Amino acid sequence: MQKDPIGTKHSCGNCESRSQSLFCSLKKQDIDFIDQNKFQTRQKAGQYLFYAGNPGTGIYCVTSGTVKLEALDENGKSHIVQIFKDGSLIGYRALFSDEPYQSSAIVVEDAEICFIPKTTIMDLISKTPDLAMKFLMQLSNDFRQMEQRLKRVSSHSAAERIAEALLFLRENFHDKNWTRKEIAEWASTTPETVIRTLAELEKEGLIEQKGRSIKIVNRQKLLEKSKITF
Amino acid sequence: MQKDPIGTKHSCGNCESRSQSLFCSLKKQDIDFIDQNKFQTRQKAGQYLFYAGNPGTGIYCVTSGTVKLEALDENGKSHIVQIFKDGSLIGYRALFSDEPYQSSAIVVEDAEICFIPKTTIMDLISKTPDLAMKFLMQLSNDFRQMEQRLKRVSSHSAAERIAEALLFLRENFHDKNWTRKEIAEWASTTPETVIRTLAELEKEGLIEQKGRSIKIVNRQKLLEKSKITF
DNA sequence: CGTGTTATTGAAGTGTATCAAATTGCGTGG
DNA sequence: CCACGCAATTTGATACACTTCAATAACACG
Repeated sequence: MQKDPIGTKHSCGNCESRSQSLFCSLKKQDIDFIDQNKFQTRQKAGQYLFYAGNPGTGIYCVTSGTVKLEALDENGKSHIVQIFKDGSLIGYRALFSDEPYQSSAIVVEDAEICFIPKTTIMDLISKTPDLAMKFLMQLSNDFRQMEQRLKRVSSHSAAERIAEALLFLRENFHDKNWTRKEIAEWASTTPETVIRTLAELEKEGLIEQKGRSIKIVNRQKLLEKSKITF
Repeated sequence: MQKDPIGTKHSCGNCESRSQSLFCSLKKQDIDFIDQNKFQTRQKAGQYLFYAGNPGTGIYCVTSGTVKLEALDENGKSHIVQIFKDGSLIGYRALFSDEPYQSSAIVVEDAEICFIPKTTIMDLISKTPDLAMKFLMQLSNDFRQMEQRLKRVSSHSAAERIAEALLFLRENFHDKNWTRKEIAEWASTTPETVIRTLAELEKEGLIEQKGRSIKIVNRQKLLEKSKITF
């Protein structure tokens, strides 16, 4: 993994993305401790943070940009398992289960990443037990989402999953134009099916396609089609 | 939820299932604390521990028997999300994410269940911070399995998932004869497909069916067919 | 001993993947 | 900044794995 160190080290103290993360409640001295031990890098789209099979050596904190967790199946087809934006923590699950990463982390949009070594995290947890609870809460939420995805994949049609994907991706990553291939990898289907379904949705007036960009015209109808219940 | 209290309260101190759970390293005084606050019940097959939508009020500890986590989709079809045997903890995820249960817990084989209230767990965690880490490790492992299931459902054929299911169910629940319907609900397919696939596997000499019981004859070949990689 | 669930088999339909080929659009380097 | 090249997109044809529906048989259970 190659990293481009950033000259001027930002401080976690005034990192906006922190406000959304589980580090937000840390005391100043703990923030300083992280500051002293973290590694800050800029990563261009396409770069790997880590590969499936690697052991977990720390936590990747997304300050800006977008990162995807990708897994290859036996046929070489790739699946997007999770997507992270600014404020997200990546790779902390492997830290606690002491298993190698299940998937690879790939930068989707140029990103600033802070890497915090495992020892630093563990030190911090032993000093501030409250942090373990924060991780528990975070992991519980991630788990809930994973469980929901499992249910959806096993009971929703491709069209429903694609509708879901459109909503989810727009909701969480406003600006990015995801490719048909990426949408397919997230919705567990093929680019062809995505394209045909998008054409269908456009005919029904739920979305509009201009080149590669997709605009959601009728969010309500799309929601119904996706069968997501909030 | 109806419970049949057990007259003679067992002590967690000599509960065999504890050796496999994250409570195994607790000090005597903490075990005693749990003993004083837990509720022990016997549950018959078919009974519900909790329903999807219920708020999480504590942890269910399986002392003996088998419990499944079941979810209904929009079409009324049920899916088995997780299966628990003795030594398993159920419902702790909802405790930390403070969301209602996603699924219902149903006893599959007559079970002895200990219920430990949320407040007791939280008290314990605040006293012994190490316990939070234990929960983290447990949840991380459960998460890993959930992630793997997601990948399998999205990339494996029904036959592959059924082969997986046979191995998994036999591995973890030696004695139980799961119904074709249950196998289907675990493998995200239909009873008919399970039956046809079982006939296929029998013809290939990988399994033998005697009435409702299924015997794995060629575990190695079944493993290859399941595409599980260890 | 009946009664409802589970198992089985068959026929039919269809959603979705797959393959191939043409076209578009974008990023990159000259 | 333009042109090139390659990846993304699109469309059509085909195949088939799997679901669905229906009807019967076998079993378990109270």
